[in-house]
Amino acid sequence: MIKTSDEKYLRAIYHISLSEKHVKASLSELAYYMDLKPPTVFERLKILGDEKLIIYNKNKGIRLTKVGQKEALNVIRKHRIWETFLHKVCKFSWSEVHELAEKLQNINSEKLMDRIFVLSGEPKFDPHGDPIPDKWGVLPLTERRPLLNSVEGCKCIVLGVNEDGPDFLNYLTDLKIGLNEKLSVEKIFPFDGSLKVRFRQGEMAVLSPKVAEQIMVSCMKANCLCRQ
Amino acid sequence: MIKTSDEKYLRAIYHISLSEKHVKASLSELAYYMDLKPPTVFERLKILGDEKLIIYNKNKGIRLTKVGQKEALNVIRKHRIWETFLHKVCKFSWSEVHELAEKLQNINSEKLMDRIFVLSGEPKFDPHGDPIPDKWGVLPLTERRPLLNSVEGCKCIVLGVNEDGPDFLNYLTDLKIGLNEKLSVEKIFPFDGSLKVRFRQGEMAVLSPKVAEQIMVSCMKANCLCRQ
DNA sequence: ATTATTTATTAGGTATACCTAATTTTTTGT
DNA sequence: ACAAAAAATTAGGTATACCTAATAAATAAT
Ligand SMILES: [Mn+2]
Ligand SMILES: [Mn+2]
Ligand SMILES: [Mn+2]
Ligand SMILES: [Mn+2]
Repeated sequence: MIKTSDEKYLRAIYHISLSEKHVKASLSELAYYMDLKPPTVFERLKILGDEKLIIYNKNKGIRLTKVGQKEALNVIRKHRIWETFLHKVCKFSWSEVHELAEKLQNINSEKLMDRIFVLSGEPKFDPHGDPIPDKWGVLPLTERRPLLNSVEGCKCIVLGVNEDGPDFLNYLTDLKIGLNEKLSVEKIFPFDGSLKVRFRQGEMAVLSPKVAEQIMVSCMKANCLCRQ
Repeated sequence: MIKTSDEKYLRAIYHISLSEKHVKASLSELAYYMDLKPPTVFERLKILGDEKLIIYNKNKGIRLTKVGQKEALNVIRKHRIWETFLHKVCKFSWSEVHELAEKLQNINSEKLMDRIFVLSGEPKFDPHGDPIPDKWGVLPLTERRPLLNSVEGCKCIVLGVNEDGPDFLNYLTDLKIGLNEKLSVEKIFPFDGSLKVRFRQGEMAVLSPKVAEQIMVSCMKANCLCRQ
């Protein structure tokens, strides 16, 4: 059976590999992401390699094997189902669920996950809009882009956020922006790319590019000029 | 903050101290109960002592301090709430919940426990009939005795079991005996003290003393002659 | 009261999961 | 091409949580 600690590494490697363009995760990136020191990660990678969960080629970075990827997707599944359960059933705010889910995700009981999944309404997406893999590791498809890529006049819907940190999420909550909110991009300020959006009945907010980059949306009109 | 590992020790010490007559728990008993070797437990007891959670006097056994007892009752509370949640909300059988609850009990979030408690119907007793301490460590009262202490003719109700092992619980389930079942003691066989009970509409079972000792009941008639 | 048995303690060892400091290797910038 | 910077690796250390084997102390049995 796979160890708790393995699961953390695999999830982290999966996230890094996926983020941005690159499929390679470097040791130092991984250490930074996991808040560990490089030597700690280094020695663990050797073990994960022996367990055939990753392939670690010097200078070529870290890659998940088939098995490793399957395990990674399984932890991600557990994590996101727990987040959804905590939010939908236990009424936690979307900014609180990540931390608790990190603890819950390491429990291994398929039967328990099945029940929690059903109690949560068989969700396809978690409270941050992230897709929940099915038991076979298949992710539901979504097409989404950062709000930052919008053109003026675009009307779009918030499908997710790329950041689980409570600071970011509480900030959005404060602005009254949540999942499935419909935004209309009123103005883009050339100076720094900040964007003014309108939503609900006349609510307004000016979002910095740093914020707009983390909000994932989908255009509501076909043939919208926004960069995907 | 209290460590996961501390919680296991405290719960175990609490259980041993309480079981049977004695208030002392000996090192070897504790080691046996926790399925660890005496030297392992010995070195840990020194730490628990330093943390002022227990008082360990050589040859006089292990006693919980006020703080230690409070912590013990808190783990027990978490354990039993999770068991109830798993049984009532997630529809696990009473024989499955203990193992999973052992893993869930170490998560520390009062808010989560509050929500799970409410979802489970604010229970006073867990699926094995064990009392759930409130937040202040106060246990609901119940008066109960082993079924084994019955006299012939006694009518009683099952309020709990003293054993969480799946073998025992599945055996009872098989016999169709569960919590709140009303039993009528038809006969006690002098040879070994086995007892024949009748319940539901004419269901019958002969229970060995070993089994009857683990089933906790309360007489339904006042002035019953059963030994408390 | 001795001996035998049980229980507690000490000594020393392993594995995991971390760390810092030092060194080597690779990559990058000029 | 070469120095500087960044990344990877090695060396050596700590703390926790376990273990076995050996010894000491306490308790029970004759
Ligand atoms: Mn998360
Ligand atoms: Mn999420
Ligand atoms: Mn239990
Ligand atoms: Mn129980």
